[in-house]
Amino acid sequence: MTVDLRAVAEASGVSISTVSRALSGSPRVSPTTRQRVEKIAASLGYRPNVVARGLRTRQSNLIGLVIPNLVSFTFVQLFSDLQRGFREHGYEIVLSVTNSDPEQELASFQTLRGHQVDGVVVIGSYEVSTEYLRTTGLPAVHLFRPPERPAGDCITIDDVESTRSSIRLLAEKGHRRIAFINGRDPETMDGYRVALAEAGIPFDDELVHVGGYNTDTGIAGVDKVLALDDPPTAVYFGCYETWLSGIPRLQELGRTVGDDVSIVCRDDAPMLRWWRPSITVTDVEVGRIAGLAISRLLDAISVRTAGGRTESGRYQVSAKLIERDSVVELSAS
Amino acid sequence: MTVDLRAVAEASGVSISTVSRALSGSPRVSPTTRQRVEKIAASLGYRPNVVARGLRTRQSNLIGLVIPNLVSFTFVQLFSDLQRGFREHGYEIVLSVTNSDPEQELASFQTLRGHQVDGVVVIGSYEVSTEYLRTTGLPAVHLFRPPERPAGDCITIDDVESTRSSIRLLAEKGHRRIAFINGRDPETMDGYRVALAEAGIPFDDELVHVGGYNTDTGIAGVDKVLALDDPPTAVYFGCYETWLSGIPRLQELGRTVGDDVSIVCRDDAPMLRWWRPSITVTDVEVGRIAGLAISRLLDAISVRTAGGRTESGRYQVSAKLIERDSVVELSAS
DNA sequence: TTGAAAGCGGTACCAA
DNA sequence: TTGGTACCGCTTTCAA
Repeated sequence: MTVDLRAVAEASGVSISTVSRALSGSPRVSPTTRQRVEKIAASLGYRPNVVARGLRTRQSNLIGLVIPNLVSFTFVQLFSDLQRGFREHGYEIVLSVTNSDPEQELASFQTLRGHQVDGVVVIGSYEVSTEYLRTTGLPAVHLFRPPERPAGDCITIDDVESTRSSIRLLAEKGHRRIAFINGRDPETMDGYRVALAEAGIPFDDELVHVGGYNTDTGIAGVDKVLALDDPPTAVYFGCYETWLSGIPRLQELGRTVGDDVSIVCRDDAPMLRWWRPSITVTDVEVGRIAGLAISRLLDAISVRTAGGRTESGRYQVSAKLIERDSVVELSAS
Repeated sequence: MTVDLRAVAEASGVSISTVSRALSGSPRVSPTTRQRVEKIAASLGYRPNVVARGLRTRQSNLIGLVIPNLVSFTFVQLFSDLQRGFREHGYEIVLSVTNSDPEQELASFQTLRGHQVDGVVVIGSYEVSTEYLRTTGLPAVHLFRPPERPAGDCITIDDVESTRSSIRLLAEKGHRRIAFINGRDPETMDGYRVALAEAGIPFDDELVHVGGYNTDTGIAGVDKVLALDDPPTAVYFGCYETWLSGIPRLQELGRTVGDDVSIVCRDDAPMLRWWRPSITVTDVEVGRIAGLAISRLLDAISVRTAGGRTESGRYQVSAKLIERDSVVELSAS
């Protein structure tokens, strides 16, 4: 039924070893033999059993991707880019979604390791599970949110700068009452403060709403700032969850995006591109992150194969501002 | 470094075979030995090497999931449900996205088979690649769009009925000019026709726009029907791609969803739930599909393990109407 | 109830 | 350049 090395060997009249060498591009095979073997292997439809090979070579050509969810469009893009990139190097991805649950994350690592994945790309990473990665020595790369004691290289976003550029844009368009709605993240908050300071706008606690990374935060934030006597003319949403609920909430409360209130969001999605007015966002260049993640992980894997152990480095990628139509110039009143 | 059976055996003072039996719940081990071995294995942090086991037992405990994209929210949910379900049975998912490209699909199957996946769940399936599945005998289940000559059980949606119920809802609310925008799919079209007939509404070709499964179709469709002398009071969008672009287009052309034009969409997404007014949809019960897919595939796998071969059956799942706020009663004029 | 040994499909060393 | 053979970690007869 299944065509293995032995079948090819018999059909070509050489030994299994020779077939193995011929097919894996070893120089220790005569060109003639190689050609013949390759031909026969192809005609028989031979496909190497990656599992058997892996048992011997101690590598599975499998990479684990461990992420909190697949709802955020950035993660979807990331998966797509990582899959394409890793395939070029002969790796397939085993995807594991953790729902931001530490236990599920740890379980993912254990299962993945049981399947002998050669390395993992992780977004999230709680302390327990990171500890597991460290002790097992499984090559790893952390994306977006680095744990305190990382198990491998960390690739992060320049959150300060991405927020700062968004707020600066709003300030340049004449906005001075700029609301800030986000999950709890000090760096993003810093970016907001810095940009305000640069624009000479006083910080006003009333315009800020910080909660969890969920839709409730978006609703509560919008409700809070719109109830103000001196409501904002612009709103900055720091993450997917907040804008997903926050923008509709603005509408529901009778505000028209653009005309009544300018908006900048972080984390792009197809919807934001399509909506009218289309929404201005800052978004991460997922392709760059993916590329970096791939090269760092492959590096870590080869270092480990060689028996080495590296210090974990840090790489920061900046987000770029994509100007669309949700920010309008505020006429001097 | 890595704890294998031998390590556990040495630590427990029994043979490898005994440890294997003890740990895999074989009855041919004394309770005493079993307990001791289990304890030692746990203390050593033993984790079976799934790869080695797979080589021996000819099963990888890996399932391939082959889908066109991860953009459609239905697919994301599906992955999530399948992952949860398969894990309960000890399987992990290797995800492969094809971008609706026949070549990528075929390549996915080949790669997946190289990794010895025990079976595949497929959405899409072109003829060439399905042929590959059939000839290799890889257990498979087709979801949503069955190929002409399937390689395994097919689980489909009752497209006629889902569309029919949507149109019926609109008709009941007094709409008689109901536009239909969708990709090319005869069954959905049938549902539209049937529902119109049932409501005594004449079919009007001008209200229909059928194109590819892409955002262009949404735009073109909306443009076409709004340009009519007697424009529709309601629009039915048959798929994600059309509503994603179509709803914003309606807005752009000055129509307010609900007030000016009622809407029903197929394929739910978080956005539709959040938007104001929230959008009425028909959506598939992904959980049921996933459950069915899992049981059918597991069945096919065990049949194949037993050396058998089954006829491929068909299962149809109905979509349900989720009424929200985008459909308004049309006052008799 | 236990252990020895064969073998799953490859790779890689060693000898020829 | 080729073939023989041990071995990767585990399961599974077969004997004891």
